[in-house]
Amino acid sequence: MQRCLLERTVGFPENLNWFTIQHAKPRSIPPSIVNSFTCAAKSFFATAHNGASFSESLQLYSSLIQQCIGIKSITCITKIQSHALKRGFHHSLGNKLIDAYLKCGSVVYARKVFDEVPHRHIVAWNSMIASYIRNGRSKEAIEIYQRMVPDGILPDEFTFSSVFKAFSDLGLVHEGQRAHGQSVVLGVGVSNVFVGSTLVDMYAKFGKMRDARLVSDQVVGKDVVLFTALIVGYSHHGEDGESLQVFRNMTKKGIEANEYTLSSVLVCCGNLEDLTSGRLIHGLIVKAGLESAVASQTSLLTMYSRCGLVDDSLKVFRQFINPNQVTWTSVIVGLVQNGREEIALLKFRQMLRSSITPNSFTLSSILRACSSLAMLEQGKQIHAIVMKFGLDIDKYVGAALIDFYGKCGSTEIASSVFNGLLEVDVVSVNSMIYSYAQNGFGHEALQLFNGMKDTGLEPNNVTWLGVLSACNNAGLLEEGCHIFSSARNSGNIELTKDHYACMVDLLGRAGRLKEAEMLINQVNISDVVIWRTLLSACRIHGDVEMAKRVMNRVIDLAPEDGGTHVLLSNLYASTGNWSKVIEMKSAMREMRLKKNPAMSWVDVEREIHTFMAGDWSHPNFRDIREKLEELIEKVKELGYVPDTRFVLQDLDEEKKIRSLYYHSEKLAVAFALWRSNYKNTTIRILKNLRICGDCHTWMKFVSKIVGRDIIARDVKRFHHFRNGLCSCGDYW
DNA sequence: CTAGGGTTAG
Repeated sequence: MQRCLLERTVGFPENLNWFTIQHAKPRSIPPSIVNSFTCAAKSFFATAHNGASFSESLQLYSSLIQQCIGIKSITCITKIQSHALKRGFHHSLGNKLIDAYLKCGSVVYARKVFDEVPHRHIVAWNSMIASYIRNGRSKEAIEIYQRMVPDGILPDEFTFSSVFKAFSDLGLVHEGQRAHGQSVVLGVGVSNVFVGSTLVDMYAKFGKMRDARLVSDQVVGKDVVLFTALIVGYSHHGEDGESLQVFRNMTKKGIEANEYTLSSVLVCCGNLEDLTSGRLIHGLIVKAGLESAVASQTSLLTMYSRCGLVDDSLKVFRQFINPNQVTWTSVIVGLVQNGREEIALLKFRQMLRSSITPNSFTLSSILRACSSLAMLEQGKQIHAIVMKFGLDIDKYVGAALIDFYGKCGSTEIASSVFNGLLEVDVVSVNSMIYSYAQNGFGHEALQLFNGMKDTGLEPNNVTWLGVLSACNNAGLLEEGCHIFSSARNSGNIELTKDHYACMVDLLGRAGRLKEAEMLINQVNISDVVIWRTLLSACRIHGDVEMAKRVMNRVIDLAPEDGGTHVLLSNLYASTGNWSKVIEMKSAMREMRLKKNPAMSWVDVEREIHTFMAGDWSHPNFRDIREKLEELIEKVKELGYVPDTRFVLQDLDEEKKIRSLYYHSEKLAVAFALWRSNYKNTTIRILKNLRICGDCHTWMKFVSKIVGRDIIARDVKRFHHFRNGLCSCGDYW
């Protein structure tokens, strides 16, 4: 009725009827319309106000404010507010104004009114609290809540059903528990499902699943929301099996799952890699007609990729009509986790093309794809995108960047990323320590590690492993032993087999084989990796006696493993015991074991080229061979002598030298030099095994004669060759 | 007139 009155009285412009205004989007109202609305309101009041009683005027104001909510205009409310203020109606309209401002999205204006007017209704209190929480300002929400009782207002079930969320958002365990106590005292127990489910959610977020369960058990008339909160709680704390149990319970009670529930349950299936349950939920989604619901689709996609079914997850992805940021990110993450980096990069480009902005999840995952392939150029481009979105200060993206540059051998860039981080946590420090470790910067890693104490960060077992392997890669025996014993004495860290393997490697390569063996026996860990580490140390120091002893342990633990036999056969080969080598080889053939072929990759102009020893299948093999011969002649002039100790076959000397020349890493370097002859770029190669000793010497010479840097990442670490020297100082 | 749960990462 009021609406008609307003329209008739002031005469809206013809093409601007009430309907169009009411359905306009909040921010799309042009100022001209707002002005005309205000003018209309003014003249409306000029006429309608005359002779109206107090309550009639109040009603008129209220109806006008109501209409402001309709057009979502804060400006209009402000004008009406000042109009009302002049006539002394302000205080009586307080609650109405607060409501209107909040509905138009302005907590700030609402708060102003809230602070100014007396006699605030409980609804105003509750609305303020809820709005603050919705806007991520939980601190203010709690402040308001704490002012209620002193102001003579008793919190009710509406208050508690929002305020618990504020405590969980801020992680205020103690205060949250106190609020729970207060709700009990006030008789606002968990008889209300709304209160019950926020409370369950709060305890779940605090990791207090026992309390969450206790609260849940007290709620009468449990509904789907409460169950979902419980399911998510268990899942977040690694109890996905319990989550599924709760889900079954809920279904048994005849409570129907909705999109929220189903997507959470799918996450549980993914975590458990429980494909059977996952498929069952997929069926339920179809049955419930929720196939187009974005969240359940996204978790469906993730569930399949966690179960290793990349193709199924891609199939789900293709069914999206308008994939959003999270959807794109999920599919990319799934691909990276399943080792399908190339497709992940393809999808990432598609995502950018369809104008979806990547977020920190997307970028950190895509960076991991780049680092696993050591694609420096690609990764640098991603870094540029990261900068564009200002995400280089994000700790997740930062850790991925540090990891990436570390794996590409660019420790300096990694450390500059590290220094630019907004917030440093254990993971980012760990990434940096690993970058140093991989590149042989043992002292830098130690320095960073020692500095952790000042920043109050507690090293975890990843940190200890990182700093140990830094010592290992840099040959810092004393420091490594010191770190190892402080790790053991720190008390709250449980050392894993990886820590022991690292220590055994350090001792073993330093020639302290007996100590290494004692350490293994002392901790009594039966793990193949550790024994095999010792075995390879035996190989380096030519201790055949110990090798035999160790070999038996290794075979006991992993009789089917080919790597062991390869190691022993290599040991015999290096001591020149060819009859033993032949014996081993036939034994291996019988067991159908194949030596993992040595391969190298080189990234030239953003294309990856693969090389295998003695393999001439590359289309440019003539050029490569020519370049290789040329390089060999030149390095020989500088004093390079082929070291045939690294040939593990019984060939005559001439053939041994030939086979050395055609090692995959040499082919890769020769190719890169041929392709980028007159450039001054760094050559980056990647090898799947440890770099061979002869190739190591050869590359030092090559870096000198061509005046270029060569960075080789092998399975263990990095080697930076520059001007005839290597960063590892010939220790690796 | 006001209120609760979900999807992507190291």
